[in-house]
This record gives sequence, C-alpha cells and structure tokens, in this order.
Amino acid sequence: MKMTTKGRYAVTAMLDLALHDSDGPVSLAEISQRQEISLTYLEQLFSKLKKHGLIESARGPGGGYRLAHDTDDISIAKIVYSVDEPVDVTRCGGQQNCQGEERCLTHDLWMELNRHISDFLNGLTLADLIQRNNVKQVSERQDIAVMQMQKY
Amino acid sequence: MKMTTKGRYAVTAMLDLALHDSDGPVSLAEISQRQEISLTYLEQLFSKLKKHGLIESARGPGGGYRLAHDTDDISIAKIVYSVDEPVDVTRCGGQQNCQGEERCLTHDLWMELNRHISDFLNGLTLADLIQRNNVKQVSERQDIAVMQMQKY
DNA sequence: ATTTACTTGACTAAAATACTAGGGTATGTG
DNA sequence: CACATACCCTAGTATTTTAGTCAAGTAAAT
Repeated sequence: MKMTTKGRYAVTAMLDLALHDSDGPVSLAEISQRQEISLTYLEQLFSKLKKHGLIESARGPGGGYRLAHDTDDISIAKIVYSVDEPVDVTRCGGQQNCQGEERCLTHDLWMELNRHISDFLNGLTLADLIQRNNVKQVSERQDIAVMQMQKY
Repeated sequence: MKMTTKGRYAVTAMLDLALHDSDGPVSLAEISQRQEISLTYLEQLFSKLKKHGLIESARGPGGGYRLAHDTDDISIAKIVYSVDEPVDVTRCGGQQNCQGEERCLTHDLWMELNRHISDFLNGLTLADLIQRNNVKQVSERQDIAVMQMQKY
C-alpha cells in the first residue's frame, strides 16, 4: 500500500486545521510554523485536499482554509486518499491481472489486507483524534512554542 | 509501512514452496517458472528467508529449498519482515522524535495503524492460505500451465 | 496601491525499488 | 574424476517514486 510521509503530513495538517478552525480561517503560514512542514509543500497538499472537497479557502488578508465538513464527517481515509490517490497493496490494483491475464497466487490476500487498512482508516475521524489526550497535549505544546517564538 | 512487491513476491514464493513441499526439495527454477519471478531475484529473497530461519536448503542436483517449520508455524508477517525488514508507518520508526525531539501530532495514530497491520499479518499462516479455495484454484492452473510448456 | 494569501504548473535532487550480471561453491551422478 | 545442477554472494544499475523547490501568477482586503 501507499503510506508515505505525504499522507502523514496531510493528516497532521488537517488535524491542525481542525484544532484551530474555531478561530476563523487558518493560513498555511500558521500550519507551516506549528507543524514544521514547508509552506510550499503544504500548498501542494491543500490543493489536492480542496479538489477533493475536504476544505474551503478564502483569499486575501485574514484568509486561509476552513474545514468543509464537521470533524466527525472527515475520516482519516479520505485525507490519505486525497493526497496519495490509490491506497493499494496489490500489484495489479485489484485488476486481477497480476500474473499474465490471471490472478496471482496471493491476490486475494493483498485485497484482504487492503480492506483491513481501509476499514481502520475509514472508521477514524478527525473528531476522534481531537478527543485523544496525546493529541491535546502535543497541540498545546505546539501553540506555546509558537507564542514563545513570536515574543522575539 | 513497507508493503512492496518484494514482500509480495516473498509470500507468493513461500506459498508456492509450501504447496509443493511434499514432493521433496523445490528448486528456485521451478518456482521461477510457476510464479513468473526472475530466478536471480528469487535467489536474493531466499537468501534472506534462509538467514531468518524460515527455510532450509540442499545443494546439488535434486536439491532446492524446504520449509524449516510446519506451515501453521510460518506467519505471513514473518515472511514480509524477513525480506522487507522494518514494517513501519511512522516517520520516526517509533522513536517519538518526529518533530524536533518530540512526538508529532499524529505519532500515536501511525503507531496504532502499525500494530493493526502487524496483528493481521501475524494472525495468518501459510497453512491458512493453503486452505483457501482461490489459492487451490490458482495453484492448479499454474501446475497445468507448466506441464503444457514441458510437452514442447 | 499594496499586502496578504491562495493557485498552478513545471522542475529537480535524492532515495528507494526492483531488478540484472557475474562470479563463485557445494553436491550428487555416471 | 568430470560435469551438471542448484544454491550462494556481491556489486551494480535503470527506473520510479518521493519530497520538496521555484516561479509566476490571481483574488481579496485595507
């Protein structure tokens, strides 16, 4: 399957957005600072996330991004799919032509693993993550770190 | 995590070995033919599988490989781990230093996914796969195909 | 006007992957 | 013993993917 830093960054950024959504549009510059992800890279990711309808954007000063849906309507799977396209562990992408024109010996095994991972990521939303203690803790640490920086 | 064609090939080859183990040592040439995997690539994979104690080898004419354990003692996880080393979906490899020296926002999420995949692959053995109808079918198809080839 | 911030597309360095090449070495058979 | 079979091992390499940069915009707010 495809579980790259790209997908991980996307989830991290979306979670950051969710955590700060209540204060109005969140700019990529903020997210970049808090999550230590390069601004231009974030632009790439958010372009895809927007194309998939997960977020809305507002231009100009005071602009930024907002979640397009409630946090409990955005699954982690959707986020990963948006930036990494087909999350797939089979060779053929489910085409069943892994050996010549036929299925290979282990075709069904990889399909099953695929489904397993999908189920897990589909069953987990941003709302779920926000509830977690470790997320709250890390988020607070990050907010404080940014405030420290801005003092100087 | 790491779910590459290397790992898939390894599982396929091991399953082939398991299916033909009763006929005495199985040569890589046979497996190469049946599974359409290059011989030299198989050599690489089997070297690692042997190093991890999953198989035994016999040199010389009539030689080949045999399973070192019963099919219900060889999990798919062991096979994948043997050739792909650390199956890991976090950025830091569990080191908790994904952001500076601290955990990143989604550290625990990826750890959890890791564990999920591992549990699935650990709970599945070669013996389980052999029982499956689709595996039996594909295996028969392959055996027939090879016999056809040898006629000419 | 000018600044902020999103938008888009092309481009690239580096790493990982999936192999290939080519030389071994051990072992059974005639 | 010769010799064929089949494992063994180290490099090397082409391709692909990833992660990320650069540059040139456009829209909106003050």
